Amino acid sequence: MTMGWTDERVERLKKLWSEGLSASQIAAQLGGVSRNAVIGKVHRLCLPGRAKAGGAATARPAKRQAAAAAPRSQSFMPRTVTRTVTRAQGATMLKEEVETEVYYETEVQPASNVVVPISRRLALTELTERTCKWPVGDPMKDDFHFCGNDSPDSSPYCTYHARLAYQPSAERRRAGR
DNA sequence: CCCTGATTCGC
DNA sequence: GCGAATCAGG
Repeated sequence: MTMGWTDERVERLKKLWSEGLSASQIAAQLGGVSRNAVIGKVHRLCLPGRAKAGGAATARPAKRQAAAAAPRSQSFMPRTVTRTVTRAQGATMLKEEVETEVYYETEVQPASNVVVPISRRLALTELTERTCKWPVGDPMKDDFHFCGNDSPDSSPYCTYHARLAYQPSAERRRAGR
């Protein structure tokens, strides 16, 4: 089975390349071609190379983006709540103060230091032991991909998504990505 | 060792 | 035209 460069695939290549995806990422998104094939095609098409005045190459898009630019999200912060509980003991009723740790929805301030990473948009076939496997988008749709950012050691997620993975589902839904 | 793009050259 | 092998680099 040979995957030729159909018009449609060439268009997708142009689009992804212009978006700044690396050759290996594009190869994985297209499927059926190596990163060398992508680079070769980019040159034959005379697409603009990856610029970097004066110094070395590797012009990758910014990895991080300030949280202030992202939509406000909610965060579950633990807080201790004191309430009065009434309890029967024999014939008398006892009132006692009980401290309970609860998770409370709290607004995250825009000035928060939290940074939201821009995902590398890797395809399933491109994931490795050290890329984030957080799924993004609808698995039934064409642009479905995974975060793909670096994940520390053997963690299945990048530091950002690892945090989300252990938060309550309601929070996860809001924080998204 | 992970990754990046660039180039060459046999097919 | 294509892309594996290779090079040069971060």
